[in-house]
Amino acid sequence: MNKPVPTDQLDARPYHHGDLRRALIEAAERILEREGPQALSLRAVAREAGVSPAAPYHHFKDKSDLLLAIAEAGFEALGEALKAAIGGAPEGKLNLIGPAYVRFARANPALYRVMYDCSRNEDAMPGKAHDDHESGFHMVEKAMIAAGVDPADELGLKLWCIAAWCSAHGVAEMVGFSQFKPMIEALGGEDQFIEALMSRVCTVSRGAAH
Amino acid sequence: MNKPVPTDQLDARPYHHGDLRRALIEAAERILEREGPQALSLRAVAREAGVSPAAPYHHFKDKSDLLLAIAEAGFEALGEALKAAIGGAPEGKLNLIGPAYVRFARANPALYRVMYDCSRNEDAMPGKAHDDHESGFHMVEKAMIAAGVDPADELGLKLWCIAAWCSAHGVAEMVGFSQFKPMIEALGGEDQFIEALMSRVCTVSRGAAH
DNA sequence: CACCCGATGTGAACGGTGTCAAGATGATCT
DNA sequence: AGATCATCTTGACACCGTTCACATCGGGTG
Repeated sequence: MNKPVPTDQLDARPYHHGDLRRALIEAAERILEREGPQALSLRAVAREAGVSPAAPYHHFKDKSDLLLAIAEAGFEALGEALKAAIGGAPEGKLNLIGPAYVRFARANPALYRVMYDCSRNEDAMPGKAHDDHESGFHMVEKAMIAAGVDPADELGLKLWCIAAWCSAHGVAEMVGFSQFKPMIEALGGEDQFIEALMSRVCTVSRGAAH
Repeated sequence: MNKPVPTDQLDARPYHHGDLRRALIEAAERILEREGPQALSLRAVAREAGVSPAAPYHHFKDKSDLLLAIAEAGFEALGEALKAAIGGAPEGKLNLIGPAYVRFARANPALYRVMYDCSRNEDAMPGKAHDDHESGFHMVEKAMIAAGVDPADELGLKLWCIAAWCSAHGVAEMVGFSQFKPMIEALGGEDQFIEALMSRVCTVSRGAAH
């Protein structure tokens, strides 16, 4: 599968291309950051990677297959961002996870778009992405329990987690709307805006489950 | 192609086409329902309306301009759906508005996608769509006040409304994820799932503002 | 009425896109 | 070495958005 770099000298041009697939994903991420999601054509990715337009088809079945790989990498990065946000605390704090989630989405808007377009289109995202999704979900679960939701009520707990996830997604997608710019200024910055919204969303009040 | 055959008989062909623009929007909506958003090409719309690929350019500056018109119609329909949901009650009930919003999005998923893609791309949606957006916002505002948010705290009130809007959007976008299917079955249907989520989201508890 | 003009439609064309089939190329194995 | 196989290229196809030159028709002006 992946060759351990047969070249003794690292020449950045080992063979046909060395490790395309990785190179393609990275090229795609570069384009995504630089020009946004609508500029992400398969041909552009190939161009950016210095390769012919048909080359990607030896590593991805589809364009959507490439997007999926990008999304997987994105979910992995998101998971790490969340882990970093809760720091050492074994049971995550909700008021840390939520804003961290939104901040990740806002810091990588194009990537986040790709991630959720994939979540929509693929019937339950396969592979690593789904696992990372699950692991993030577990973080939220632990935080919910710590926040007072009854862990015995499995259904209720899951509902709280899903609701929190939905809220975070909604905030993440809408914070960037230009109509909110004056309010963001009034609050002194986007981070404050995010905190203000997240504190009003999915507040596990009422002590426990419902 | 098919010549209209300049029949003297009134043939439902008043003129060049009568009222294209309207016809194009309707054709687009038909395609959207029938084949989803990724099938919505300008050429397909023209084809569906029985017109040449260049014809739309006399009524819309762009493809995105067409999409915008569709989105405007969508926001209008959404506003009416919300109005219908709160019935006669002058001060809307939050627990009616939220689920109605989500149900609209779920009933017209492709349209809803177009609506929010436009919201993202256009710098504050112009014209009617924005007004409808605003009017929906006012509904939420009234409901918030009725739910106990202090109307004197303008900033806090607005934040509550935005938070509610974000949550509804998030739920609307994620309810369809296939990973939730088992849970939806367990709850006895999507409507129950939506209610369960909405009841956990943006609950204006704590009596009043914060 | 005749006429022209401007709004609306058509056709062909350009560059870009996703995708595929056929051929070239070079690493690897015996 | 030679055969094999994965990988990359070339060239092609259909479709897309968009533009331009041209056709057509309705309505206002003489």
